[in-house]
Amino acid sequence: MSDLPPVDISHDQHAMRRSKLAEMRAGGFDPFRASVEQKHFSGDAMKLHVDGQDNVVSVAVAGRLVTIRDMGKSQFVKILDQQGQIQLYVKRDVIGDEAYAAFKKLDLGDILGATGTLFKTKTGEITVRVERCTLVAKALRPLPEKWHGLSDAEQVYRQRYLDLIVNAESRARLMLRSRVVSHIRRFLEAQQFIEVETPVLESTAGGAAARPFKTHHNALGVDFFLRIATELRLKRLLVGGYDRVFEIGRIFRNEGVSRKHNPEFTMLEVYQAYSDHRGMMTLIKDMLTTLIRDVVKPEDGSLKIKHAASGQEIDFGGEWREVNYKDLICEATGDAEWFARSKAEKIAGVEKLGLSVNPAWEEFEITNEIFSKKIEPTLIQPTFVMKLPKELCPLAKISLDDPTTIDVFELTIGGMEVAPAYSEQNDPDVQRAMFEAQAGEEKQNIDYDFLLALEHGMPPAGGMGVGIDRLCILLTGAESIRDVILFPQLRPGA
RNA sequence: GGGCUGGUAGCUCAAUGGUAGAGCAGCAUCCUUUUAAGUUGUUGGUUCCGGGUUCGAAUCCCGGCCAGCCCA
Repeated sequence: MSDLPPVDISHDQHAMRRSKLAEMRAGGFDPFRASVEQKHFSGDAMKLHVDGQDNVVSVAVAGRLVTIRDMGKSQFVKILDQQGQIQLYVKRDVIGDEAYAAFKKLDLGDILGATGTLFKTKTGEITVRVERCTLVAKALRPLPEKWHGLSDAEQVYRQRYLDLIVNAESRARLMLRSRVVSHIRRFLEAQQFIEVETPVLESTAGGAAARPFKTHHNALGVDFFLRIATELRLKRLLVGGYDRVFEIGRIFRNEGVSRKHNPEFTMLEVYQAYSDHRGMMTLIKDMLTTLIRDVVKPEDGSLKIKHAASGQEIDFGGEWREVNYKDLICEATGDAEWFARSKAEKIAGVEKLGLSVNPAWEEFEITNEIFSKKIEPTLIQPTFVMKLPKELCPLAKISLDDPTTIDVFELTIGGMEVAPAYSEQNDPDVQRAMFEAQAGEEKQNIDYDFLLALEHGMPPAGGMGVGIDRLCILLTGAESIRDVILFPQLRPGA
């Protein structure tokens, strides 16, 4: 062996780890060419232990080394896998001098597989008494600090993998999200809803009021928009005979980034023919209560979760309040005749509540400012806000008993809109008129192909959208949408 | 887009104009049931980047980059 230059690299963890790797390779072992069988996940393995029967059950686990407690001739270490951590006990007398010497050279962050038998330690922790152990990936970079974890927000988002390794709460929160999506899928499929995938690239971005992203298709030589909703595609499927249909899809909106907005986010849209917004109320209530019961599983067995922002408990188990939009507005303004007031009187009324308005706004926008600033944030318990002004949703049916409102609800929980739902407009002429009134001069933005589909006949239907990210904020008590998205959008890296 | 706050060792944080420190991690040492294991010793810095002020700048000023919060 040639003499290494007398350079001290003991302070440089990256260099130390590289030199250990080089040493292993020189000795004929390359960890990156090795593998092991992961027969048990940590949690499943621990369940196999029978009390009072130590060193009987054999397991084969694998994961990342996250804790080392070295006691000289034996060590307790912990590895982390998909289910969490499991402790390994590595004893020189069991695995032999050579294997033990190799084990002592491992670093935090290394990935290994181990086989052995289960036992319970003095302090009651179920542990694997290791008989064989193989390094299968060398970590050339050190892990963040073991106690405080990783807290630099930027690194948490940019290097989410580190966050997931060292911050158990992040791992639990993001895994809960996956289970939420999985539950929704199974819940809808059990009621014979069909899951579909519709285009992300659209030549007109419709179904919502939002600024789209623009992109370009080279071969076709045309510009496309990234979809801002899946609504108009899913309704075409209602026309095509998919009576119950849903999509859990990525939506893109070219707007601000904030605690509640990511440029791409996930929306569930669900449509049920021969139903209406009242049918959707039953659907969402069932969906959310089973979600709390089967996925969130509050410890006390109730259907209550803690609302992080207000400190209140949100009870999904009680009656869900139903209240008309107009009644809420009249209550908030203390003016039973609010909707009969002139625009100037409305502006004055809004300003009296301490809100500022843009005089160019339409009257419904002025009124809606009261709803979004003064009313919505106070609706902590699940509340169906019913009968919205028709200007707010041009894709819903006009109420039979009040032509200024539409048959919709907005489900508001924790001060946030969680799910709007409509009795869907299926009259092609009314729909065309609404589109044209809304588009104003920009008629090229109207989806005429959708209107053509409606002319072929769309069954009456209830439809609903659920923002999955916001739902997960609510269910996990997260402070920001970035905490429920694995890789939130950030400005390209520093 | 505007305002505020922040960026210091691999990580978590100190140092308010005067020799850049601590804990964890690392390195070396003792320890065969530990639980943030413990013991003894010890290495490690482009203080985000670029200018400026000053005898002297992590610290003050200007510009930039990135992040977080609030607002639009």
